[in-house]
Amino acid sequence: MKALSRSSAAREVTIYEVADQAGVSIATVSRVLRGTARVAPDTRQRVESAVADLQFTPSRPARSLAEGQHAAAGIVFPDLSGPYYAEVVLGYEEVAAEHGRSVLILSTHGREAAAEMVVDLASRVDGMVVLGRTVGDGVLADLAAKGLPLVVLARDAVPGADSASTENEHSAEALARHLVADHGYRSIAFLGDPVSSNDASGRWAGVRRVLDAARLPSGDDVVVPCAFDEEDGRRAADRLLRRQPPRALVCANDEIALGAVTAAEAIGLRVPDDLAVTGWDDVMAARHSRPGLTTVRQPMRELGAWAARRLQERLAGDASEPRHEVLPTQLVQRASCGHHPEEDR
Amino acid sequence: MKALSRSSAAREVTIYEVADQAGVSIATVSRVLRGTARVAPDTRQRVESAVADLQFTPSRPARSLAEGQHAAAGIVFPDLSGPYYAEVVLGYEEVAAEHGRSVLILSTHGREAAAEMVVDLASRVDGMVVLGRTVGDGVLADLAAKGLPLVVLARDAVPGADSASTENEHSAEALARHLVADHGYRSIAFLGDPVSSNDASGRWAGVRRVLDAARLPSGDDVVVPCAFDEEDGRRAADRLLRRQPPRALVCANDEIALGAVTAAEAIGLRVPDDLAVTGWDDVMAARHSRPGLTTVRQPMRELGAWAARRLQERLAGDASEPRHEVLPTQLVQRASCGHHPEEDR
DNA sequence: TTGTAAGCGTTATCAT
DNA sequence: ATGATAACGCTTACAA
Repeated sequence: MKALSRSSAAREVTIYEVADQAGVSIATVSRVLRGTARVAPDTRQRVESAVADLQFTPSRPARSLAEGQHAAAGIVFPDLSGPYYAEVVLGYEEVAAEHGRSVLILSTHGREAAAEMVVDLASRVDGMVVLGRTVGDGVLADLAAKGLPLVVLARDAVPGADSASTENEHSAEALARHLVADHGYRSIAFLGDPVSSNDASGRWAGVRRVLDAARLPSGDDVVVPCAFDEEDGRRAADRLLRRQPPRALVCANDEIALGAVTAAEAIGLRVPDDLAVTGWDDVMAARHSRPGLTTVRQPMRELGAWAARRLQERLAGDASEPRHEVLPTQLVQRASCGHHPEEDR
Repeated sequence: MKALSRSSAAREVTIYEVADQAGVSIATVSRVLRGTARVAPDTRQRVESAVADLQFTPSRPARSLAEGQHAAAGIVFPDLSGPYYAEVVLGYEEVAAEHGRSVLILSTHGREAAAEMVVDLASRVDGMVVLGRTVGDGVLADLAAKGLPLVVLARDAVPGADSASTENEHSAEALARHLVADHGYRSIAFLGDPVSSNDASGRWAGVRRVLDAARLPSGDDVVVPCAFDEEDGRRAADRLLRRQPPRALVCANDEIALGAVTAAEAIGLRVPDDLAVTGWDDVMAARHSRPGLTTVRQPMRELGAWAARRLQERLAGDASEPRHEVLPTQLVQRASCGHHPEEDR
């Protein structure tokens, strides 16, 4: 036993040392590790104890190089700050892990280098899922064309890639109809950015259809662009409400809506008596805010899980036509859109 | 140009094909790609256009094998469901990405196989950060001993690893003192599991110290074990409140607290008039719930960022003694712990 | 400035 | 049942 004093970054134990210690060839070591061919019981014994002795762990890069596989998959999203993406990632990770696949995450934030980063990610995984408008379609189309299994979520479909999203237009219609028909509101504004987000644009489209059918104003002046966060929602609502408050405010997500409620109360507007407010997502805060936030619940976790399952099928060899799934959502009525007397019993 | 009809999983372009097309050796291609040595301008030209032509991307496993580096780091956490871990991961990913390091995530959930999964993860990264009690100390100690840079968060320190957590005991004392001294509450219970969570045990320790100093009951019957989620908080609170309601309820986190508020209201107890409730974390819902939840804010994002920076320093060769950081937290007084008349002006 | 060739640590195909 | 050995695709001395 040599005295050793490695400063750091200890050399890894290799399959050769295991083979030496067990008195066999590296091929045999590989065989017992992979269980890929039969090995005599006592040889197996010796190998196994050598492995345990040396605490041998195969080098992943070497294995990947030889196998031509990474045993990993990636997921790309814009940001992890809101509850939304975290839930999707969680759903994804959960089933990916069950498939024995490591998960690499990449949050693009909106960095210039997003495209490069995605390409780099692609070189470390067997397949990947991309959320929202994180990178240009070109990059994704290239990747898909190169044969990388790809599933996109909450964005326009990409040629050669599976895709899934949650239902937007119909639920938005249902929501707007509730506001217009049940509550009788005649002036409705939309907070969100239909230009930069697919989800926002779908939701606005649904609302707009109802407004048009009811011959209510639906021009550009009733949509106030705004990012998907609370602070931006508060600011945008503040501007709008000081100018010309509508009777109801449909927000592209819950965070915007909660920001809007804050803004409304700050200038003395009562919700829902003076101003009705609705959100989207049904995050925890929507349930606990007072008044409870009327919103649309979407199965975010399930969206991630769906992506993971689809990817797994592709990786298992499924070469059928790309699938496009739309997961159902559900309108959740609470008090922020107005009183519902029938529930008072 | 041969007609090609690959069914799927297209063969990757290799450095050899690039070299061929550019009429140089693979060494030269590598050189221009890495910028590792000077290359004649026109050779560089030819190589670069060949790379572009063929859309060459180096094989990551091959590169890692040759370099002995992964250019990746991992982060392990119990779960991504609450807002807590998502924030930490986000803070981590953000700075890791700046360092050009890919991020692998692993959520252990509480799976049996956690230890194996962590070991597997270790074989794909240059360093990793581990949150909470996700795996046994033994596994982590082994990893650290093998020379893998390791930083642990929100858990007991591990020999050879950096560690950080957010301050618990002092803020818990401050919180309890506010309840006892300022509001005058004499019976206080704790909802959370000091046995299975470091954070919970630190918080309870702080509270207990204050109770003892005030000669108030602090035995096992005032701590109600409960997981870190809303539903479990609701159930635990329901049991407790039906039996013998204390005057104040200190909860190990906001989700438990919000569950407790629900339970209290369900059996006709008003918060804070009949029962004061406090949380921990200051999640979005804490701000929007009515009454606003008194809680302790901790810098979760910063915790992740700290870990990423520390890891980067280690990977850059820093071999100094392990560092142990405690990030400060902040008491946030809202209405759920009782009225604060001085703020009514 | 560029090429040759020896690793890097596996897997898997042949032989034996 | 086991052992040699050729890939796998890159990086990097060492030569030229």
